[in-house]
Amino acid sequence: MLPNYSPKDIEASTQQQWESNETFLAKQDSNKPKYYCLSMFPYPSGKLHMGHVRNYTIGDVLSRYHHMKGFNVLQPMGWDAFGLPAENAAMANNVPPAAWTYSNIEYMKQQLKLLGLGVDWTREVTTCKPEYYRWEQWLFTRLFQKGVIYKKTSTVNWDPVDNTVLANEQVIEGRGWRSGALVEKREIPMYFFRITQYADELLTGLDTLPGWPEQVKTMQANWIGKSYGVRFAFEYEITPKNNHLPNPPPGGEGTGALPSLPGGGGISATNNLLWVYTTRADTIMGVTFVAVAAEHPMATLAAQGNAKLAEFIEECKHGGVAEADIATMEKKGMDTGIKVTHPLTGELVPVWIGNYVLMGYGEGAVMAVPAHDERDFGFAKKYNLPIKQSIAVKDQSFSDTAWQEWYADKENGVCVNSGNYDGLNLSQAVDAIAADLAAKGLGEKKVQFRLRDWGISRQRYWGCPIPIIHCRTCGDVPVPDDQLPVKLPENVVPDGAGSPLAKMPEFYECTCPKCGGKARRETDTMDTFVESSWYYARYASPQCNTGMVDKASAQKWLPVDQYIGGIEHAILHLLYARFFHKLMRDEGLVQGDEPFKNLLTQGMVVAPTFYREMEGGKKLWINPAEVEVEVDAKARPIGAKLIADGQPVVIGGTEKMSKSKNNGVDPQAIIDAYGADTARLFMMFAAPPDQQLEWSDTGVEGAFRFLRRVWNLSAELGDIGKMSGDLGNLSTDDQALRRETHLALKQANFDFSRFQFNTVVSAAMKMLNALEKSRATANRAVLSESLSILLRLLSPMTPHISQTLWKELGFGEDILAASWPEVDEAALVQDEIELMIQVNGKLRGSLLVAKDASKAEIEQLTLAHETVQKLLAGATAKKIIVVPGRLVNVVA
RNA sequence: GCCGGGAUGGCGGAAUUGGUAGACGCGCUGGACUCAAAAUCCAGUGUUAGGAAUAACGUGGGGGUUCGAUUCCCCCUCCCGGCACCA
Repeated sequence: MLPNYSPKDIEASTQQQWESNETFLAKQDSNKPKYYCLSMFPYPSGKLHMGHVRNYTIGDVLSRYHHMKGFNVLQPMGWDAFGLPAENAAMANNVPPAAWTYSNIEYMKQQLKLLGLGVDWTREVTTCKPEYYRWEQWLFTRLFQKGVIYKKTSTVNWDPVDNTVLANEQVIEGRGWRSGALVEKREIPMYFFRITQYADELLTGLDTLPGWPEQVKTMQANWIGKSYGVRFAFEYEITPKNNHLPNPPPGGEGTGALPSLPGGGGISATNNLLWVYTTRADTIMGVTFVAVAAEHPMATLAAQGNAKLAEFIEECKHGGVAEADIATMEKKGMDTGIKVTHPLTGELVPVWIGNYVLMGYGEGAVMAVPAHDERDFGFAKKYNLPIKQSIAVKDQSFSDTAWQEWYADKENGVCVNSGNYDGLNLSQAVDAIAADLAAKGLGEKKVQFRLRDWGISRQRYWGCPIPIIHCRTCGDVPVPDDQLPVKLPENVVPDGAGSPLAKMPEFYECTCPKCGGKARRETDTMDTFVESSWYYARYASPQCNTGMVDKASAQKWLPVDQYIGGIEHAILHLLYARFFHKLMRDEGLVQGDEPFKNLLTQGMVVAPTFYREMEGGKKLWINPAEVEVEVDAKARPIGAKLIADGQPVVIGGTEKMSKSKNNGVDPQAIIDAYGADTARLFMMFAAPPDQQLEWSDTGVEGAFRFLRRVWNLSAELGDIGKMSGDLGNLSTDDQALRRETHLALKQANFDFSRFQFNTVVSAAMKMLNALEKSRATANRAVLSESLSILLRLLSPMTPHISQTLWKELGFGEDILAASWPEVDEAALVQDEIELMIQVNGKLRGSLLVAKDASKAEIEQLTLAHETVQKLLAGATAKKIIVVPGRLVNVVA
């Protein structure tokens, strides 16, 4: 055995052993129960960052823990290899995205191996390879034929200088990130997945996932946003200039079903109806205007011959499409001059264009009730529109000068100033109003979802080509199976202007599979969320070349038993993957309704930031490694300076590690300096997985010191693994060591079950502390037992050192094959228990009692306690509360 | 703006979910070893007062429920994640 702990030596050789023994190959035929442990696969950005290390360590800890618990474990790894950063890197370095991506993968794979992850690398999946995306294209053609995928127009960010579509993150303060041009909204045709058709199932399915965090389920439920409301119409008269109405927009998405009322959304040329949807139909008598989106046909109509309106509509087109921007921008509007008829009162109501009304949501038009909606209230105040109270709450008085919380109270509000509906509460009023609207043929109750269909067309190069051929005579024709995959050329360097594929005739020129005529291939690629929506299923049979998945393999491994990834994916990725699972199920490819049985969402890795203010207010961010923090006598930070020049720097906040703030710590440097076990151990120790983790270099050193102490103690104890002896008739000290060991083990077992690995590490540290104290005096059999428990407990987190010591000390050949230690309850029993004494809830002392002392005895002893007597000062206690095993509280 | 989450010593965090607040680690202070330093080991370490025993205060802020609240309820502040083309 090596005298000193040398991670470099033991980690490399342990990893070689695992590789030559094929330890982590998932067994296709095994009678052990399966455990499919999946960490979200990385985007190959260049090198591993701390977030990856955290994610994959958590996954590996769980995999190894289950391995030892007797499960047949599958832990795969792959690459989410399509995406925008590759195009940006390509433009910056003049390297094709493919070459950049593949070299990143090669480097990061080697880094992952250094971490000692128990990954089955034979199942590696790379989404930018034709073997993978070919099946995505295949599914696309199936879904297109079924009508689950359809085409419609959608609004995007348009950069008028670069003539290109921008991602939301490429829009900075309303301008294109490269050109600096003011961004505009533009309507372009796109393919959509009809996810709204599955809205109800995606919502109710959440109830079948007890292994998911409540937080994530709540977020998904709110995102899907099922609401029960009323869809109704305002009638209006045709004036001469309305004669050439634009076509009505496609029907509301809603459930994906056809609307049962004529009109289909927007306005109708035949019925002259302006449709809106509301969840607050009880406030319908308070409607004082209607607001429509700038793109609404009625807005277009009103702008004909009205230059000011046309100008306002044009203004509304400025700015990006991100919801956060739209929700926070200044609410603006303009009267169209058009009046529509209130369906119940018959009053004429003005129609306004509002920049905050979105065409893609619901009907693209909303009824406005300033008295009972805060946004409408603000709008009405700004433009002097009338405010009509139609809801009252007992003991509250209404005033239109200022908004009050209760105006929108759904629980206690009853209708007022509402004719027949006066006195009704929300649900009664909605029922009555919906019935009256239905009787007039002007409305009905409707269930609506906030969720919108998933637009997947991207005008980008580095993505999976959409397998459609456009033919003048046959229309949009899916690429036939025998022509799949539609391969993406890999030698292209995009230039940031427009779509590269649209400039490549050799790519888009083709013949129509139906008529054989000249045709044009679709040049848009798919949203990269599509690849990550089904990779978990592909891992079951990654090399299958006869289908998307091999059905038997999928049945064996799915669903994923434990999925681990960042909380930032709580909604989009996890919802899309759940959706895809249902699509694949409906194609007969997989079984079950949900892909991920249990979900663990990890927090971010953060680090302190430091900067210097440069000329012009620009900040120069300085890496924490180059900074020395000065502290006062009580170790409080009072300042910081750059080590290089000794001059002060400003201490910024603690933020997510990023290139832009230059506060990243390279995991490679940690592995090089301390080894993978230390990096893993510190990652697990610093915080529970779901919390954000603050990086600390000194903490890493602490983790290393702990492992070195484990090594040194083991070296001292020699071949203690071969020691077996009687654990009965022990001295008090030996009993105490056993008790501490098993107490810590019990804690650790509980903490493993709730994924709180930081306290598992604490338990291991306590064990080591106890072992070190008694190493010279304790019974060798007891020491052997304690050390064997400690090594097994640590092995999921620090597999290299645990395996090495396990073997060296003679416990066995392979620690992964060892059984998980069990708590000996008999070792925990104590003869005497210390109870805390409280008087009026304040701690005043303690009491040692026999483990089986009766309540009466305890009360008696407590009252006899010196401090209690002093505090009672002769008075009798009103009440004595005894919490068994914990405390006694005397109420004076 | 909307949805979700968080806030505990100088720092990361613990408290098995209403019962000893601060486990474990980092840092710091003192000591041992050393020619010296590093490393290592031992002891101490919430704040304030006190020599000490001890007392008061203390889990972002304000209120409430309870014998007892970091934990439950109401209100507020700040920070973080998501908001549909970053992944």
